[in-house]
Amino acid sequence: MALQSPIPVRDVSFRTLRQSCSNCSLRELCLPVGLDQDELKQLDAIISQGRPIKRGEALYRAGEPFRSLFAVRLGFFKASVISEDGREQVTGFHMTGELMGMDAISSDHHTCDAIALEDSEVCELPFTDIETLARDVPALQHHLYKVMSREIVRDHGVMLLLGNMKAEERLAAFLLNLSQRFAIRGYSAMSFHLRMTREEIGSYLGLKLETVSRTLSKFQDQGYIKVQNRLIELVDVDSLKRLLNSCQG
Amino acid sequence: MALQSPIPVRDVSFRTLRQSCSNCSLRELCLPVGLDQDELKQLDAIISQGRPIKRGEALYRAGEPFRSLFAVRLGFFKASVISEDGREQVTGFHMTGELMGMDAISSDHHTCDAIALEDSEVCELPFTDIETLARDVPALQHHLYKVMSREIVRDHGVMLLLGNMKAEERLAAFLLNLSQRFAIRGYSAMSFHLRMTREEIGSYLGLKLETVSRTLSKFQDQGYIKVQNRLIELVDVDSLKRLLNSCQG
DNA sequence: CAGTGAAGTTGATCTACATCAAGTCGGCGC
DNA sequence: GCGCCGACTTGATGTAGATCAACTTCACTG
Repeated sequence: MALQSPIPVRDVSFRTLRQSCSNCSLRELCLPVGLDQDELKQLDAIISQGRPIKRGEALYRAGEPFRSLFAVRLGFFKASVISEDGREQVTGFHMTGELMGMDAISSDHHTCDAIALEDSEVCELPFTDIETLARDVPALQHHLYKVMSREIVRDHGVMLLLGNMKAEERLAAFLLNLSQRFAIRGYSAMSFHLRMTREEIGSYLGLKLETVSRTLSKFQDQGYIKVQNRLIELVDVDSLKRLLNSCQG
Repeated sequence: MALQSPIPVRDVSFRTLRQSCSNCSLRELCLPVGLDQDELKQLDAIISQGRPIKRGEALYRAGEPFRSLFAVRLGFFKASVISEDGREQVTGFHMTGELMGMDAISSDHHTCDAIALEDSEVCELPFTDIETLARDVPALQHHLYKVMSREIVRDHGVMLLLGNMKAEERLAAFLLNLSQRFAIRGYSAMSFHLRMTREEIGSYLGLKLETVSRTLSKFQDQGYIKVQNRLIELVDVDSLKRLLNSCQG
């Protein structure tokens, strides 16, 4: 089975999503689907409600002791590892409904920085509590394995992108991936605001910021997209998809 | 905290390792550490004993339904995704004591091929059984989360390698990583046999086979290593490490 | 609303690696 | 032992993207 998309769309894992569009109680946030009322209540008791993180602030940093997973309730984050000589590798961008911090379980310490790229809000999920509850709630246990597995699959997609694709393909994959993820969340798939700099895009895609800029301009010249600073409008999605199919299916 | 190594050494997750060096009962293989006698017995009941996979054979292929995780009891595997146009991205090499197939949990289907690069033997861990047992055995549950987390951290390391490092650094990282993993398993850290082709190395590292070959030759010319076909001898480990430190810590 | 600094664009040049090509080497079957 | 095929090496050349540099635009601050 070939990957449908080089950066697989991550399912919205937690109920955060639905809630962020309504006015329901905070209690119902950050909970996995498929639990009954009683189980939800138990989970509610564990999860800390919406903690705000200002734009530019770190939710956590590499090296800090691991205590909790975090579900993005609202906003936008980047996760990145910094090498000793100061170069940054962005390992992912995380939006509403996505879970962060799973890399920290292995060593009980965070291995990357999580930085808010806009004013955001997260639910904190203390891991030992979640783990304990998961023993009594198989659906929760399985959900956690699935979410972690999905992260692994996503990372393999990025490895494919970094190892095999060229600049145009990477950018096309990136834009299409963002588009899908916004669409799932009820935002426009055709027009969206980039929360990150060209440099951060470049870091994620293994390109320099100039190349990102040039390639975006090229896409615009070819009529594939319209770029206005960080506002992106997808004009010809099919052509973008064709860019991918040609080389990478 | 900076990554110590761009490709973090994966802890040997299961007791496979210890056993593969002794003649103890197969029953003791493939089990996580930290369980008491009774728990071990339960696990033994679940795990299928050493299944042989011949060199070149697939343990599983992308698209196949997911039933079990596999622990390498003996041998050497590559895991790779194949894009529609036939290009291969090797996502990892797996040796004795390592767990494979975690990417399949998310979709109930395998997302990559696992091919034996030498005659090998695996333990099969039926996932639903493992999951059920994990509810009663917290240490097992936690161990699974940790192993999956470690895979995520490892993938981030590869992303850093693919996104930031140049050919020499990638190869140095690769050789040092292999060296460490062999050493942990009681084999020589200074001299080992590559199980994979230049092309497979290249696929993993995002390089063409010619570049892999050239770079190995260059390392040999510089007295860092000796290359004899697939036999590698590390002559000057410090220089290899220095190659990494300079650019990537 | 003028001034400042960060973010982004665009051009010219350079280079690491890919590509193309022509070998050699090594293991295996006959 | 001979011939064959896949793996590997090495050289010549091409090119995508990095690098260096100058400039523009934008957002924020006083």
